[in-house]
Amino acid sequence: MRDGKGAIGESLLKWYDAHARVLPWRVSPADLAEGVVPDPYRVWLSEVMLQQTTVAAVRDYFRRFTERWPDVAALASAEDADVMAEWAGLGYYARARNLLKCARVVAQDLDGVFPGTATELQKLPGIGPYTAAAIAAIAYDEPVAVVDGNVERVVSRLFSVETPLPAAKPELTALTAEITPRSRPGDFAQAMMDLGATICTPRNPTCGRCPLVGECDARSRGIAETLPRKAPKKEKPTRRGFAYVVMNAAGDVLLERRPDKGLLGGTLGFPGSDWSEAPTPTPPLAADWVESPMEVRHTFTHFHLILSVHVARADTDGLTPRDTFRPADLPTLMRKVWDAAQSADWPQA
DNA sequence: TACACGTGGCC
DNA sequence: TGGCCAAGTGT
Repeated sequence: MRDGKGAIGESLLKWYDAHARVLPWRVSPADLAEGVVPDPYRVWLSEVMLQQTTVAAVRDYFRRFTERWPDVAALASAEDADVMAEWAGLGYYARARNLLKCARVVAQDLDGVFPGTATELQKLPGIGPYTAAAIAAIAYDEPVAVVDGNVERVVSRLFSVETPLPAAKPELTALTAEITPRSRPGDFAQAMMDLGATICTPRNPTCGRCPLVGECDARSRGIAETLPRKAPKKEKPTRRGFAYVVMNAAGDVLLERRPDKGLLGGTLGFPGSDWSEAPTPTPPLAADWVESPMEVRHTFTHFHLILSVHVARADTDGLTPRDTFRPADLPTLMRKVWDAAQSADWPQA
């Protein structure tokens, strides 16, 4: 069995050397072999962006962030609103707020140098067990177990772990630690994630192309696709609400910054009501309101939302000038509200 | 432990 | 089409 576990690392790294995905934040194995060292800033930024988020969604955001803020000192000096606008559309906005907090701690308290171990990294805002381990393994060659959703799936199948998640997490972490090699732990972690993303997929895994097919207990028992098991999910309730789009004759619009805590915290949006089964209409000012024929439907992690969008012409203080307002700076829900407002029957300006 | 927290793609 | 899923963290 000890040989079997060592063989996993060897087989996987051999596969990775031939099949590693080319990604904007990744240093190729060839460059690594020549002594190129991954930049902890870029590793950190990519790992935070990739939390619960697909590679396809992250690519352009990573490119824009690194062009605009090439190092942690630059990011630490950025305005909150600029970072929130650049993050708009990527979701889980607490990540953006913690990203900035973390950059400022590193820049101001740590001389611009990220901590050198997973244990120390995990003390920073927005860096949990996964991200701390990923940065330490990839940037510092620390042989720690890096366990994300891909690794949970791969390992649960390799060893036929039938305990449902999240209860299985400690066991999966221990098993991952056993198969993590002392040499090239960062490549091993990325190889596990590539394997999970391209071959050992949630549905229809292509075991015929898997470098670990001979080591996989679940495959030999014909239960690979049924793992990992997961605790049943709760049903999503449906909530309703009102959103209000105010525009003056010049095309300036009424926007507000949402409180830092809670849903869409720190993001820009249109004023609105509470979101509940029976919301109370709360227009931000007295005006001749017109309801858009298009409702906005949006699903968050834990509930469905249906918004009735109302529009009005009005002059008031604090409008965002037409030429500085970009719908792309809004979270997706508010971008949908804006789109719905366009199809309303606006009164003449 | 359980829940809050976004979004887009897939079948 | 609606539920599932993706490189999780904070409370």
